[in-house]
Amino acid sequence: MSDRPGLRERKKAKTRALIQKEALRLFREQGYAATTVEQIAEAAEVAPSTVFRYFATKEDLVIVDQFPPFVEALDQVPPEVPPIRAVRMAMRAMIEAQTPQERADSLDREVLMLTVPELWAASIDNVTGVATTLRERLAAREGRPADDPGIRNVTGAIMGVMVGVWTDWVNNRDLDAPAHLDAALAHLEAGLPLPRP
Amino acid sequence: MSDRPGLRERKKAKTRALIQKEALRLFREQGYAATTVEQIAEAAEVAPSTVFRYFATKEDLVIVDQFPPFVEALDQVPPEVPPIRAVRMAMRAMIEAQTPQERADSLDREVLMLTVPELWAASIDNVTGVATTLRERLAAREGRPADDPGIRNVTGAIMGVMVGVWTDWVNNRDLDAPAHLDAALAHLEAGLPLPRP
DNA sequence: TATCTTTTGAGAGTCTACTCTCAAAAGCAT
DNA sequence: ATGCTTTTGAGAGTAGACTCTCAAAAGATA
Repeated sequence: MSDRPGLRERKKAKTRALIQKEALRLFREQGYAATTVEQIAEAAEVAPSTVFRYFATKEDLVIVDQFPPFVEALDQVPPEVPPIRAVRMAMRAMIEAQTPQERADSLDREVLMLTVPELWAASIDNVTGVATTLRERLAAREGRPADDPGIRNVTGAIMGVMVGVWTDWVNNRDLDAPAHLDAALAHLEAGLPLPRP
Repeated sequence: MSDRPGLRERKKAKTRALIQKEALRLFREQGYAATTVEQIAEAAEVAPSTVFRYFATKEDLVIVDQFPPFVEALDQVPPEVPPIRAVRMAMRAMIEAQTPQERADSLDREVLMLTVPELWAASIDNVTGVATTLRERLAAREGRPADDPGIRNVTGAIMGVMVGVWTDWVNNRDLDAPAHLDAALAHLEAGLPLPRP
C-alpha cells in the first residue's frame, strides 16, 4: 500500500511544470498578450488542448497562491506582538525559509504579475483574499471585530506600503527587495515620520 | 466664425453619451463579461461597429481619468501642510466641489471598476499613474527627491488606506464613503494607533 | 435645390481563448 | 502478453472582441 507516485503521476507533474516553464519564458520574452496558447503548446511539445487540460485558463499559467505560508508564519508570532511588527516578523520568517532558488522564482513571477495588467487583474482575487485574511488575523490578534475600521486601515496601509516597495523593485531590479520591505514596514510601524530638513 | 457646436457635433456627443450610459446600465444589471458589445449596440440603437467607432475597446466604456481635479486641489493646499493632511484636505475640497449627481455617478463607476477584475486591470495604468503623480507632488512639497523611500511609504500607505475604505464601501453601500475616507486618513495621520482594550 | 463631407449600418472577415469528441498511445495490473 | 484505465493529440467547433469595406443616410454649404 505504499503509494509513492507512479510513473503516470510523475509524468503528469513533469508535463505540467514544463508547460508552465515554457509559458513563463515566452511571456517574459514576447509579452503576455502576444503569446498564444498555441505557441506555448508548441514550445512545450504538447497539443494545445493539453495545455488547457492542465491550466483552465491562460492566466492560470502565472497565478500561484503564495499566501498560505505567510499566514502560517503569522500565526506563529506571539499574539502580544502588535500587528505591523508581527507582519514584519512573519515576512522575514517566510523569506528566510525559502531557498534562494524559490525566492528568485517567486520574485520573478511577481514581476510578471505586477507588470502585465491582465495578470494583475487575474490575481486580484488573490490579492483581496490576502488582504481579507490578513485583516481577519490581525483583528483576532487584537481582540477586535473583523470589520473594525482601525484594523482595516492598518491592513490597507501594510498592503499599500508593500505594493510601493514592489513597484520600486520592478523598476530597479538591483534593489534588495526583502530589506526594503522590512525597512518600509519599520517605517510604517513608527508612524511614517517624515522629518523636515 | 463663431463655432458653437453644430448639429453634427451635438449628435455625436449625444450618441456617445447614450452608448456609454446603456453600457454601464447593462454592466450593472448583468455583469461586465456577460454583456456583449452587440447587446450594448442594440440597447443604444446603433450598429455594433458604431460602438467601436466611439470606444476603441469595451473597457474604454468604463474608464475615466478622474485624477486631474484632485491634483489641482492638492496643489492649492499650502506647502507647509504635511503630506497626509494635505491629501485629506484636497480630498475634501474635491468632493465638496462635486454636485451630488456627479458624486453619485463617479462612485457608481468606481464600484464597477473595483468589482470587475477586467476593469480593475484596465484602469491599473490610471491607478499607478495616480500613485506616481501623488508621490512626485508629495516629494516636491517636502523638498525630497521623488525616489525617497519615506515618501514612497507614505504614498503607498495613503493609497492602501483608500483602497481599504473603497472595498468596505463596495460591500456596504450605505456607508458614508467620504466621511470614512476622511476618518481613515486622519487615523493614518495619527500614526495608526490601535489602543488595546 | 444641388453638391460636398461626415457619419452610419450592414455585414463579411479575423483572431484567439476555450470546448468537445473520439480514437490512438501509454502506463498499469494480472 | 492481455485487457483495463488514464492521458494525449488531432481537429472540428463556438463565442465574442475587434477590423474593414462600401454604399446609404444625414448634416453642412451655397
